[in-house]
Amino acid sequence: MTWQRVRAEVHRRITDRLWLPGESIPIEADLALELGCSRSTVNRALRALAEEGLLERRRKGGTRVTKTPAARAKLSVPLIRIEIEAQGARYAHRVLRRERIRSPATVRTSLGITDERRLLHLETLHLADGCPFVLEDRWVDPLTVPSLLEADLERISVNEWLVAHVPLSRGDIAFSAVAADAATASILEVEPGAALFVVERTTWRDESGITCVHLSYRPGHRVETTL
Amino acid sequence: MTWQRVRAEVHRRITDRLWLPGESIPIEADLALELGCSRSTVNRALRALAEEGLLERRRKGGTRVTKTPAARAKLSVPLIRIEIEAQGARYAHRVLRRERIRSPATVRTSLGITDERRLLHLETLHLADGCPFVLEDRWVDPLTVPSLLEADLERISVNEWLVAHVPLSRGDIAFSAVAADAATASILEVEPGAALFVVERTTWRDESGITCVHLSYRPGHRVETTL
DNA sequence: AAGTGGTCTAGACCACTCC
DNA sequence: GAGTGGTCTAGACCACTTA
Repeated sequence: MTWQRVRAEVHRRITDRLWLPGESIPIEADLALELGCSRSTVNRALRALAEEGLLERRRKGGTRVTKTPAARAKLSVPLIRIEIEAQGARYAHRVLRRERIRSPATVRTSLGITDERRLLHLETLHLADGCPFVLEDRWVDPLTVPSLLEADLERISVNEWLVAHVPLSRGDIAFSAVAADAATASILEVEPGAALFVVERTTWRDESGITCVHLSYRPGHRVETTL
Repeated sequence: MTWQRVRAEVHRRITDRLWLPGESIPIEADLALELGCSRSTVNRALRALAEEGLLERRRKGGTRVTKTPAARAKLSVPLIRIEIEAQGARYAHRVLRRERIRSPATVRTSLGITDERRLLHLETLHLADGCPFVLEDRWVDPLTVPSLLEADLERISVNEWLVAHVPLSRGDIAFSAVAADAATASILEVEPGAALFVVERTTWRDESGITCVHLSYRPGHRVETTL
């Protein structure tokens, strides 16, 4: 009995409603006995189902079938270059603006910056086969990534530079739909008011904010994944 | 040495660039020896890091640090009612349309339906504190969920009914931004052309398509998560 | 206080894949 | 063919939580 088979069997009992939502299922030891395997194997199977949101586990409380499981999707947000190349298009980018200025309060807040220091502000247009694909508006705190100031961002986009040099970080990400303002519309070569897919990301390393970025995708862009 | 500490230590060696992207790291047995724990513990730690996308593992090939890790987010898509109540608003829904008709080819294709059978088509408006929040346009194959035909969908929304009665299923999900057409705009009480956040989901049970749904969110809606 | 899941261990065998 | 990760086992102790 492999843990995958145990998992499949438990999954079946839930879908077949032998174990109803909200109900407790047998404890690991009993399941191990019934299925003829060790408790470790049962543990691994149940742990996997709990990570998927189908089971809820508590010490002493036992394991229950989740009442209303939220659909869970694993989203993978690749580099913009990879995203474009995956469509079979040629990637290019253009730096539209690069300046070191005081940042708006909203940016300072989301990065957790309290003083008045100037941040690096970058506006980059990413192109697929020469057509505007996404406009990147990014603020970077040079205190956390000083070497970025010397980087040749015409060759490597900030996006890629950061992933390569600060690969591991935690952050928030948000998706929304926004009507294009005049400036953005003109850069993306769409009508003002067009529905843009917007991704906002704030990235942290330990306790200090590194960068926050606003991505405005050309209409038609989709983010797809599997449940 | 717990597996979480092993994981943290390996994570540190990657962030500190002791192990560079693309490089192989020591084999499990050696790490176990060095860190003073059993191989199982190292295995669990490395497996976790691989699931996060930081490591790539292959039998015989060993374990390598991922070159360009894609940001990975776990997205949880809750019931619309839960979503609204989480904002502190009162939930309500209204069934705008309920009919049994032949479906458009696009719907038949995504559900994998080959014959001409009529599907259940439902249009439901979900309200937060009485204000339109999201418009749900859904097709259900009654062959896979026959009992839905007798459900009282004025009391329980289709959305919720399906989650409760067909809780376990796989599916695709896509996010995009779309300009509101006249009909949708009037229902959501926004200007035609407004930027709507759109979620499209197709849900399967085993090999048969259950339902496909198109959700048009009122402008301002955001989907947030953590990397 | 006691029951349940969380984890660690040491050892074993197996499956994959690179050389 | 051989090296590496994948997994199973039996037993043990611990941490949390609820009854």
